Amino acid sequence: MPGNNDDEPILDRLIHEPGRLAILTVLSSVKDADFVFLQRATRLTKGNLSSHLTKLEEAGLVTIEKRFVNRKPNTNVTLTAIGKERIAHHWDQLERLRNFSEKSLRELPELQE
Amino acid sequence: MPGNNDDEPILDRLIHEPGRLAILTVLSSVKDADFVFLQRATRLTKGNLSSHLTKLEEAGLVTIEKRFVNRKPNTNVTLTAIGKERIAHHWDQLERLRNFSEKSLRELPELQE
DNA sequence: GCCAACCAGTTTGTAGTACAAACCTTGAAG
DNA sequence: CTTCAAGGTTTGTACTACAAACTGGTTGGC
Repeated sequence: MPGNNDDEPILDRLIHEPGRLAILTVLSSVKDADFVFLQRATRLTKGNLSSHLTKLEEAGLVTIEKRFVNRKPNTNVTLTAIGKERIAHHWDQLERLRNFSEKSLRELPELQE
Repeated sequence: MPGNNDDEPILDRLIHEPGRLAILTVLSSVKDADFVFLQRATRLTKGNLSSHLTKLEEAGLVTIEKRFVNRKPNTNVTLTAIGKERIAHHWDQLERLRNFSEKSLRELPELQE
């Protein structure tokens, strides 16, 4: 995409996937969130939420703490510093794409035919 | 996601996929575009551009006209009315997701724990 | 004429992955 | 002690995006 200088793909699939984009975006507006809250907010099934969270943790975008509250399991999730940066960057990239107007197209010599 | 009333998924994968999101967004800022132009604008490989275009056509989001210009094949792509509506709607949905703030979270009774 | 190199795409094979469904574990209720 | 529910995790499969191989017309060299 014009406006980006390098060859790295513009939209990171890890973050772009709808479920994970929802999780990360919700997380970026709260200090932390537990599993049940995230499930309600994102409308994901337990299974999918669980596996998305695992992927996000493996990628270092969230930290997951499992504890017991009222003798019930409670999974608490927070964004890492990297996670905050990456989700913010992703929204920036999306905005760039969206602003890809006819004007900017004309300005790019490599697009001329 | 709160803010949406029904059970249909918020982000349509057909449109959300990075390559197709790029194609549709570029198309929505020009009257029409040919294959080579789209390839430069989206930085997709020929093969991937070709298969994404086929999918978009099958879904009724674009129309594809193949002709010869200067004795060379030329594939011209335009958004259909449905395509225009769907890509606009998708960007709306993304904006909704992004604006999913702590404030709006608090306002939603079904999220209270 | 003939062969090589292009250009403009299409088709195909495979590796990765998102989802639903089945499963697990603990706690409480009857 | 059996059942139900809450809060998750694991598993099997069906889909799909990508790269690589292929196709067909065109032009240029010799």
